[in-house]
Amino acid sequence: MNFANQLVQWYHENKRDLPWRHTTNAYIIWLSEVILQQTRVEQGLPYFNRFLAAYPTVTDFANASEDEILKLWQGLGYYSRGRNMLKTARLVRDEYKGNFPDTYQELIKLKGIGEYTAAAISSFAANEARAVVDGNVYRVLARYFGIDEPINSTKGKKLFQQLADEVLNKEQPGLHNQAMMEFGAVICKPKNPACGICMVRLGCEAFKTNATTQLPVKLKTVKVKERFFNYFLITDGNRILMNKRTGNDIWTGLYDLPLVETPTLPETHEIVTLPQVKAYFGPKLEIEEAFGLQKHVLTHQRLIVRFVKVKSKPVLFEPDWFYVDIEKLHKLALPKIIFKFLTNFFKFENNSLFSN
DNA sequence: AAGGCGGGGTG
DNA sequence: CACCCAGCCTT
Repeated sequence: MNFANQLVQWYHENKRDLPWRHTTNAYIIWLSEVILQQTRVEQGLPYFNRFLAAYPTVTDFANASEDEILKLWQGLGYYSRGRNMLKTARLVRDEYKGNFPDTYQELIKLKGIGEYTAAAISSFAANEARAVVDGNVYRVLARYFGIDEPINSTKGKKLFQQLADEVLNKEQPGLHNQAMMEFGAVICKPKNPACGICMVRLGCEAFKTNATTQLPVKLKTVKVKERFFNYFLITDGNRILMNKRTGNDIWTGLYDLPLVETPTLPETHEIVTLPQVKAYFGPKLEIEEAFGLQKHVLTHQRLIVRFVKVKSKPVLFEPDWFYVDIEKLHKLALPKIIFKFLTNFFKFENNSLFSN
């Protein structure tokens, strides 16, 4: 029995029971696949359940507003996934009569669906013979076949896709794809792979040469930028001044507070002297309360965040600023750090800002 | 081809 | 602390 078929047999005996494995509904599979992009199963699972309950069909999804989608997406990260899903759902509603495509050719055209997701949906929903290549598959193939070509170089991506196509079981591609990924997630893990109980270790090049820790090879790590955020809390206890984030920065489409970003972190008493702050609040700004610094770590950015509550009201309003009733705050999608701060400040129940 | 995009888990 | 996670889009 070859390598791939051994994995399928292992999968039959050891697979986790996950809700999206009980359906061939392309919409439901799409939902799960996009949620799981760059996201662990355990983290994505509750979001999948909430989304499916809120939007049982792609037309239900398409009829939602972007605010509603982002609110439900709150805390999951990579929010462009949610925004792209809405575009795709509306296109499926309007151009495909609400029938979600299940062929690779059609799927690859849709916003937010790349090679991996198109292969996943078409193989799971329609048993189309397309090999998925995700982080798990890169790792399994690199180790088993002892390939040290970087997985994120153009040459490497092509090579691994070809190899995945070669080993693909064309009779049951969906099962094969699931098995490859499940095996990578459960046995052939990034760190401390479970080689001791691995059924293919005798054929594994990395195991034979003791190279599992060296593979797969990946080029260059992301450099982390430091940014300094000064957030202004302006509230009378009934309303609060909020900001809708636009453009190409982080958290596009989500809501935070009036913000002045600075190249370094000013002392609290220096905030008043910042030109941008003077522009917003006039020459004399009254700081009512300064809160402790918070660090917020993203994959590619390190945010040093200071919140200050001010008495003064702005004399200059950005177009994206608006007052909202505190009771309506729970409808807005908030970045994690804003969510935590507001929950703590207003002494909301732990989850009252989470749902709409 | 390279850079940007969240938040959480792991060792 | 570094690395990784059922990747994709823009430039």
